Amino acid sequence: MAKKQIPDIIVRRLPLYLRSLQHMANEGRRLTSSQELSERLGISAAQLRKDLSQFGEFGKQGTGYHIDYLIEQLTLILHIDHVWDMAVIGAGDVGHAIARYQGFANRGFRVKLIFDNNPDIIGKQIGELSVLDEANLVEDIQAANIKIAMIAVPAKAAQAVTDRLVEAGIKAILNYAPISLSVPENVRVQYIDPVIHLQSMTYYIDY
Amino acid sequence: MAKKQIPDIIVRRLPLYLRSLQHMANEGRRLTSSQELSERLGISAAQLRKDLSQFGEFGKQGTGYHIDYLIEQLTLILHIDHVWDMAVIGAGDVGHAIARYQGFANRGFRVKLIFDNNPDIIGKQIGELSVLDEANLVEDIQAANIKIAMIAVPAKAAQAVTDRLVEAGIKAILNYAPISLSVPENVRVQYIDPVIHLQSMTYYIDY
DNA sequence: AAATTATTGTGTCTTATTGCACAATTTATA
DNA sequence: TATAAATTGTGCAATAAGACACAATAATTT
Repeated sequence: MAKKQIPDIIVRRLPLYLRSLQHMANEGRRLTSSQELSERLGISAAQLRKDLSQFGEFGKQGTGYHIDYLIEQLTLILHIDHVWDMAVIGAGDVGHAIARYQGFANRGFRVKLIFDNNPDIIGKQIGELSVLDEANLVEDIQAANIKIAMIAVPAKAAQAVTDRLVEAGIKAILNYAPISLSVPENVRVQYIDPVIHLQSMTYYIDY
Repeated sequence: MAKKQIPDIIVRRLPLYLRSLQHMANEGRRLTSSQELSERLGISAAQLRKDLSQFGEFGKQGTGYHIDYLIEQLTLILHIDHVWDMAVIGAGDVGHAIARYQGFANRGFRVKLIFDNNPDIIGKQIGELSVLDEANLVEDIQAANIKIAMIAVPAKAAQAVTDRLVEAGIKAILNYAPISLSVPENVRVQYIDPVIHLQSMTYYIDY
């Protein structure tokens, strides 16, 4: 039973819808409409309805969407109805910050392992975690059955780390190193490089 | 002399081209081709050529592109031929990490001011910076003539901070708070929320 | 000097994405 | 109960983005 092929551009909007719905739920709201949601998100109501309609009929004419129900459905669609354990590679400033980030809790993710290759850092404690030796990366990730990794090593080490993550069976990588990675097509990569975001804004502004 | 209207999707790719070119320059390379660059980036060579052609003719048939020259041109196009000073709002874990991030140097950006509203944190030292009182945000940003800000406050405070940044004349915001912001149309916003990236990948992977 | 190879910039075609507008339905009001 | 207002899901049209393919030119090889 082949799942209908959904454009990635639509998939990437779903987490934004979910996040907004969760804010509404926290405000005690029960119902919303495509119009209200789309205004909060700065997109068109028609696009939001059409995106959701790719996955089913979640609303009711004249009424709108039940917030809790839509949250539940998006959670299922996005496969975040359980907590995903993750590995962080690199325990420098960036890796440290990721490991301590409070924003993963309640949104489907948890940092379970953190690695570094610097003997002075291996064994150090970061919150509840102890920094592991990158030499054992493949075995440790496989033993913990982890499928998601975040890369926080220098750019010049990132591709080598990536290759080992792929070998370990990682299926999704969030890369904080400022470099494009090459992976097999069954592995997904997303990038976080603040400078890239900033440079795409300075185009529009003058000194 | 109206600048030709370039699609934002193209503008957002230019920093990626620049980053790759800078890696090549660091490797001591002098020349490249649309094919080589596009392979590194995982896009098509035709798209890369067409993107660049929106801004001028930078290559030579049979030869390709001079790396240094193309870096110089992209730097001008993206307005990063001087260093932009930035303000960070929020000196918690995330704000701390941003203020200490080593990746801004040499890429056109520098954190100049950092603010918080917690009396226990105001006045504390973070590297070279002293944490300023958020109460003086507008005046301090205007006095320093800063046009770019990064938001690292809790989601529920982010819109209020945004409104004050706009009042202070900020033209570009990089928002680390997990919430969509509303700004006037002459202000640009980009978002960094690792959970959003992760959730758009878990769609494709099974437990 | 001729032939071959490499490579750009771009016109044209194809595919993907977004916006429009409305029938269908539900809820609220008179 | 009848009318008005609200709102969804979606077919169709419009717009945007991407891929193709090639003339033009430069460099390299024979």
